[in-house]
Amino acid sequence: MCFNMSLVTDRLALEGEFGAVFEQFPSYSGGSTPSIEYYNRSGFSHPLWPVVTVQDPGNFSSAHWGLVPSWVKDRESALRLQDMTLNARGESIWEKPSFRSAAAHAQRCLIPVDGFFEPHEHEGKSYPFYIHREGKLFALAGIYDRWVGPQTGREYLSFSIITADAAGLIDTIHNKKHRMPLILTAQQYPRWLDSDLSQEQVRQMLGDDRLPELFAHPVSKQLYSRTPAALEPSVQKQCLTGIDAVDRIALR
DNA sequence: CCAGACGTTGTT
DNA sequence: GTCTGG
DNA sequence: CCAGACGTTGTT
DNA sequence: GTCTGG
Repeated sequence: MCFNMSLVTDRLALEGEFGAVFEQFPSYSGGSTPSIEYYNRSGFSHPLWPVVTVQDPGNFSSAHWGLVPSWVKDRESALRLQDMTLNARGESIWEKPSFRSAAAHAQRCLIPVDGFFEPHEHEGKSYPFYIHREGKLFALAGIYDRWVGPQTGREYLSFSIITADAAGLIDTIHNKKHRMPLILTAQQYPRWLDSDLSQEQVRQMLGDDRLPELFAHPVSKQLYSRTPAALEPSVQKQCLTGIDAVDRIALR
């Protein structure tokens, strides 16, 4: 599960990490202060995100979070479906109508993040955690598709986060659904972007429960609100809940 | 045969 | 576009 | 886990 | 009885 992500990095750091340049992404290219501040972005607002695709690995493409498959007929259906395609279960992307075209055509992408959020349940209440690598960039694995708006005729690029069974620290945190986004480190970027990657090889990556070094701490439940405060840097900051069972997880 | 789904896992 | 449910 | 289906087909 | 959908 992954409905909230973070990306607070300037253009140069992104270009260095992913070996791609910005020419397509409006808020990055041409601006004098080419950075964005996505301390917390909810998938349900379908934000534009810079991604690196198999088909154009040398550039950052701008894509909306929430995959809209090419066969969707109208804007209303697209919006409805988009709330349900923030994640794609990695195990079933080859069968699901919404994802199989993307899966069949190796439309995979890297989604740069500084971190993401997962809920921890304790005595019936949900405590959001921020999961990160101490400011080090990394990527989540995604698939994407293109949709052409019937009214506008314009192409709409959009993606889903690939999920797998949770492992390690994330399994401890996400104790209800036990799912996590597929996390990629720099060494794995070329592999995910290899257009010849077989279904078997993708399944292997999904089943690999080794995680890179991760850090996590509980954050304010403000994260769940739909106020401007939920977008502020403070949502990422350490915020001890005072509940031992929850705080203890952060000590890793 | 046609209509409808097509998806994943949140919270206040 | 393609499958499922009725 | 429990509720509900359990079936087929050309219609305006 | 057993499968599917929620």
